[in-house]
Amino acid sequence: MSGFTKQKQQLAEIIESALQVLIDQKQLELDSMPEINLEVPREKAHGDFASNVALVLAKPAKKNPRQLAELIVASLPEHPVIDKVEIAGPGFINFYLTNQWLYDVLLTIEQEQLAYGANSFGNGERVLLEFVSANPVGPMNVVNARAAAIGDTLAKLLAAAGYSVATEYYVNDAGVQTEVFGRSLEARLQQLANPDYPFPEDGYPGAYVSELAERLKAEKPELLNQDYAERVEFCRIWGIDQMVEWQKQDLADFGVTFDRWFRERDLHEAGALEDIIERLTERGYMYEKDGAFWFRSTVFGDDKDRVIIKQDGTYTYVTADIAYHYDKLKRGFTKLIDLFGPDHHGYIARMKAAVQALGYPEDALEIMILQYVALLRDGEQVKMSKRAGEFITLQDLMEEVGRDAARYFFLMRSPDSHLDFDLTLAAEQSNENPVYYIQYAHARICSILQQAKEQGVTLKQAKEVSLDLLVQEQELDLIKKMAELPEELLMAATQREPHRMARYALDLASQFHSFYTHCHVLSEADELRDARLVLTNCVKIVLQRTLGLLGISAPERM
RNA sequence: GCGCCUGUAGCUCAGGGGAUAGAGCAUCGGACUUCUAAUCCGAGUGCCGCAGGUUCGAUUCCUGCCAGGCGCGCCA
Repeated sequence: MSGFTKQKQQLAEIIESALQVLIDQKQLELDSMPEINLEVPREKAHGDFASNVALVLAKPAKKNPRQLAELIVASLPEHPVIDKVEIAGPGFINFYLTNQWLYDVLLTIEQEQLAYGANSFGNGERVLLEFVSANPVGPMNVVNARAAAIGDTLAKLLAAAGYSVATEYYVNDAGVQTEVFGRSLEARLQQLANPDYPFPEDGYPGAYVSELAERLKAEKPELLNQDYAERVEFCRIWGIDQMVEWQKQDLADFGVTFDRWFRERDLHEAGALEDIIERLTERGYMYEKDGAFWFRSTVFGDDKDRVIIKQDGTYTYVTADIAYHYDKLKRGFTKLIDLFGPDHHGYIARMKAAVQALGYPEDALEIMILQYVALLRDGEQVKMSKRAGEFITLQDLMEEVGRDAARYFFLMRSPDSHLDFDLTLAAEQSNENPVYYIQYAHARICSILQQAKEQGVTLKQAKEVSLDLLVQEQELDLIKKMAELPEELLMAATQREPHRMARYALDLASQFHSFYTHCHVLSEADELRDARLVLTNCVKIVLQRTLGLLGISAPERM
């Protein structure tokens, strides 16, 4: 524990002991010790930390808040970290601390290096994060890309928060759409020799299908001698495999890899669908109606029951998905997190119902819904038409704006928010682009450290330098910002809000740029220079740490 | 009709039971003989969608309404 968390806890304990004194002296009557909140005031003039304890206790203690605050302050024990205490506003107790706790933050950062900010909150709980899971019949779109960026960062955040995280991509390679895909590819293959060969009405029109057809023709020319059903089936299997490899490559280029690509096909082959039907039947959640078999999901709050076996005897996609989630749970994961696109929110209730029907707690499954992405270019929304095969893919996006910018833009908004992705701004390598603003801070630091080296100045350890020379406003603000990381990281992980990290990186860079302008490093007297070098190096570590969580590179030169 | 998300500065969006609501962009004005000016410093803007409720205190929580987006298949 470090930084803010530690300080808050320490102050909370101090306040608590003051309350205990008052209770012992019978100046205060309380049924129970309240939870004591410390917050960092918006206004610097309100101290380093403030507590509303007197406001909260005013009513149960039957005293007016300012009087109560007076009593508490009078009973506060002496403590070396406290510089002074004031009562302000309606009854806030404002604490002003000595700078030592900030200097301690630098020691912590230096010691923990790139692990700085991590904690063991998750207690090693096994979490399975499933995201992207785009159908393997087309290129990945921008919502898939957003899911990739958010899922990847969330996985890193959860790992940093002490969870044992695995990531998975579910490949829908067994559904009707793969059939359509197989027929589309077969048609394109035929068209290479016979342009009049009919293309399926519901087929996938994209140029990538034709490209696959050409490769297929080169690799397996004898395919055309087989009968139609065999050709289509081969096209389906071979084509889907190619598509999956393509998606894998695109995601890898985007910096996103998965621990496992889970094939729906494997579930069918293993009889997993029959298994869950049996299990649901045993547990009394299945019934027959209108020639179909239904899952009684309404028992667990779903709008309506769901068909599991259709009239024609085949399964629905829900059946496979239930089997997949059951598989995850059987593998020992106690928390499943799914990232879905905005068109799947109706899905939450039925899947949570399924998890419960299978005998697991409701909160074993958590589904996050990402909102839509609108692409803007030169202030105009980019029109996309899936039917006409006109859309911007993840690949296009990386080519246009670069991987770092793309990741940052996807991560900078709350997952709940619709995202306006400004391609023009993202592609711009200028001061308007927040990605470069952050990276530039890192490059500047590297430059300072490099020049120090060239001048024969070695970077000392924090304990070897006079940190108490760091007293400028910009220096202290900078350290405070770094002290915030552990708490921000925990919030981002537990609230599933990776955009907090994007914001944090921007704030930290901003504090550094301000420090850079106001406080020179290398031109100062040796002692101050050494202290500032330590500070600068700590900022480098924290920036790298944050950018690492975001999956964005930290260039040494720009 | 039902469900999910959103509504905060001119634009894009953060924030969040408390003290004077923030950032970036855009606009205007300053700062480079000194570690990278992709930077910094300064200036202005807000019925926090509307109406009730809970509270010592609501922009934040609750309810209703309005507006925008999306979804409600024996499709995946």
